[in-house]
Amino acid sequence: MKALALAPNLVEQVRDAILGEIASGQLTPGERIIQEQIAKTLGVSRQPVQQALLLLRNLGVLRDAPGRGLVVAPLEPDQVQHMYAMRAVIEGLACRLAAEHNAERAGKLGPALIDAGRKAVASGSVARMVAADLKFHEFIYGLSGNPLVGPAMATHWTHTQRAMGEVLIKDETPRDIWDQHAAILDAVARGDPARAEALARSHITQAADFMVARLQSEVKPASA
Amino acid sequence: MKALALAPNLVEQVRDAILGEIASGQLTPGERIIQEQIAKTLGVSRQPVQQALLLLRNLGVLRDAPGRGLVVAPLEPDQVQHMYAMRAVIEGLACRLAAEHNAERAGKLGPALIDAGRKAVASGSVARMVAADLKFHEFIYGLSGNPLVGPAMATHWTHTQRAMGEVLIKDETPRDIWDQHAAILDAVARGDPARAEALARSHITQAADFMVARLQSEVKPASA
DNA sequence: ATGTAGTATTCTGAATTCAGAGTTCGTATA
DNA sequence: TATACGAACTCTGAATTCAGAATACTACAT
Repeated sequence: MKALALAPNLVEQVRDAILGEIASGQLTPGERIIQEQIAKTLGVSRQPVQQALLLLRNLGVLRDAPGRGLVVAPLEPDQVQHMYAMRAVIEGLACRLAAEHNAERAGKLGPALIDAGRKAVASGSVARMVAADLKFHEFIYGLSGNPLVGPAMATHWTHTQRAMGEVLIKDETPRDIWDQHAAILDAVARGDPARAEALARSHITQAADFMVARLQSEVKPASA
Repeated sequence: MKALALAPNLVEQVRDAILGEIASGQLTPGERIIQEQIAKTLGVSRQPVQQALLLLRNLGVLRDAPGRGLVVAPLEPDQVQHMYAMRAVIEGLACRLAAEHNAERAGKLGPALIDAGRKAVASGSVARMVAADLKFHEFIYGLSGNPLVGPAMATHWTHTQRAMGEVLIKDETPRDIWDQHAAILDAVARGDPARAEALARSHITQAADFMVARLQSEVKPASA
């Protein structure tokens, strides 16, 4: 028997709602966030909204705009670059730990996720691709056995999803990411920590280069 | 001319106050946190206290105790081990980036921090030792040029300070940490990213082993 | 003496209200 | 016509109030 009910408090619901608006592009970078407006839209008071906003600001999704409250943080290439640098090392850690402690489970449960990912790419749906990607990586976080990895990465995934949303919609997906995932999984399943870490790092680094290049080619023409 | 004033909002003050209480041992692990009590003690309303508590819970310093609000999270050796694993890779990243981008500044400003650290150890004051340690590492975070490193590590430093506070008070300091710092600084100043990263990692890993061993030797006898 | 039912208290999450700071728009003057 | 002053409005941070849920205590029955 598992924990029952566990009330989903308003704050988290509001947070996820706003996050969703941003990820889906309803709320664009630079746009002002008015507490009362959000509160009215969601049918709650300003209190939980304010708390959610505080969380989101700490997360870096919202930025202080002195004198005029909060605005949606812009998705600058530099920022994305920095974010991926963090992801690379943490992802490397997760894969190394997974290879050290959970090689067997990786071999047993991993291949299904790879298949699902390849199917998602074939389907052409950006949402499904992002979801499959997230699922694979979260699988690794779980295998790592380090409970701090998941939450730390959740922060970064928020931004990753935004970046992917902006980039992938108007671009074809790189076909080889699931080959890379497969290679990482293989190293983990074979219990080769050093190789798993190295592969994970270069996987993320490559993704970063791809993303940043696309974002720059998007931003430049717009400002020119 | 620089920005003036910049109001220090109540939430942050409350957060830091609680953090201080925990770090200094006024608030012990497992102890219940009552909003109204904190509010009355600090002379503010429950509103900012609640927000600060939300932040602290997300930080992992406080833990949900279903039915009875929040309690101070216990400082379990496993948890500390996981935390140091994260620190090791991020610290490694910071040192690598610092060596790549800011070798010169490291050579110019770093030695003063090493001296200060050695003096702090000589003084025998735990508070000063922790402060000097933090200062050196924050210096590196700044040199890394990645603005995400500092905030990410701030989270972990909260726990590090708690652990150090508990361990160092009744134990002699390992004398060689400032030799390790000096070696790291040297690698950074010479622009050797790979060596800087490797040294940083082993530095943190060693610190982790030391801390965890001490914490375990503390916990075991108490429960026996 | 022990277990159970009922009541009172306590504490949290959420709503509402209050006060202060900043911005914007309108008007008057140079 | 452009600029400076001023008033009204808007928005946020903080305090206070309200409602619901869980716990602890007490009295009663077995």
